[in-house]
Amino acid sequence: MRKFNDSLPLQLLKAREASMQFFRPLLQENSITEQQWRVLRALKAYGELESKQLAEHCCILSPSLTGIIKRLEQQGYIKRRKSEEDQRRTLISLTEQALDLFERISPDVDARYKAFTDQFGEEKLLQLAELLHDLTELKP
Amino acid sequence: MRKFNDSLPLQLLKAREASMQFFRPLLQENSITEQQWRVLRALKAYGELESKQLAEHCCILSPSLTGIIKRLEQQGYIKRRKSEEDQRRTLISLTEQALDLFERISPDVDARYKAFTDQFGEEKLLQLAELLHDLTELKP
DNA sequence: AGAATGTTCTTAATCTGTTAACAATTGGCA
DNA sequence: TGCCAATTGTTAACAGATTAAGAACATTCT
Repeated sequence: MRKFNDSLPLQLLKAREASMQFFRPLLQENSITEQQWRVLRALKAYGELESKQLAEHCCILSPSLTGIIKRLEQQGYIKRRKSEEDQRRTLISLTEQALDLFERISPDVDARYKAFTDQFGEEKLLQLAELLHDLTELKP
Repeated sequence: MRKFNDSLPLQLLKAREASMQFFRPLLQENSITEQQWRVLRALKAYGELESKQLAEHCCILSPSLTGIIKRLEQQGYIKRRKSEEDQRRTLISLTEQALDLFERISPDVDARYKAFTDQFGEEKLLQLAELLHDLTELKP
């Protein structure tokens, strides 16, 4: 018999932990944290972004992002510049080094994603994505 | 048209964030953090627990738990004692003050959970729980 | 008994989460 | 024009996540 003792937020946390186990070794091999990886992926997908937009895409709060950006810049993965029109805005984009990183590890990422999908089932993954999407739309 | 730009871990993170929005105000009103709340709920559900078991139930790593336990003890919500049989083990349980807290806020918790369920749909919630459970069982 | 090994919990170091407050800049409006 | 409000990004202070290393106790095995 199944038990439903955990609250939904805790279930989501555990599920996230389980799915991350497939990718964590790869990140460790390249000395990248989960949050840094999220930032790099967002910049790869959307190109140059403002700090605020980046924070929203990555689900990271601004004060956290400030530090993450600083460290990624020190590691040479991203570059910053001030917006011309609005001096408050900082525009962030990937460096060549970051693009090289993607080139190098993409096959491994894909392989791990496939391993995950094969085990979980493509159909169930679609169902899950649908439900998570609906859940994310909710507002109290 | 729907887009599936986000990775599954990020989708899970966003979904968790959305579900927590229903309960966060209540926790803030009582000056309790999410992690503290997870610990208190686990102790309420399972009674006295060792630190390690507690960490597993709450999905919190031991070093984090050390600090959380310390602060909860200072706030008077939990108490610690050494195991008789095995001096390495620390047994943790709720205080009267914690039980009072549950008494006081349970109605509000239930109301918020109902608000959430009504909005999301009971059937979908069951489906989601099933999928999350299966996902949590996966091992790389 | 005594050494090797394993388990439980803690400490240390670094990174991130969370809230509040702040500096700099921009836009609206008297 | 000048003042007020809103926006962007940052710093500060504390809580928690993550990894590695350590201390204390328990178990095993000879």
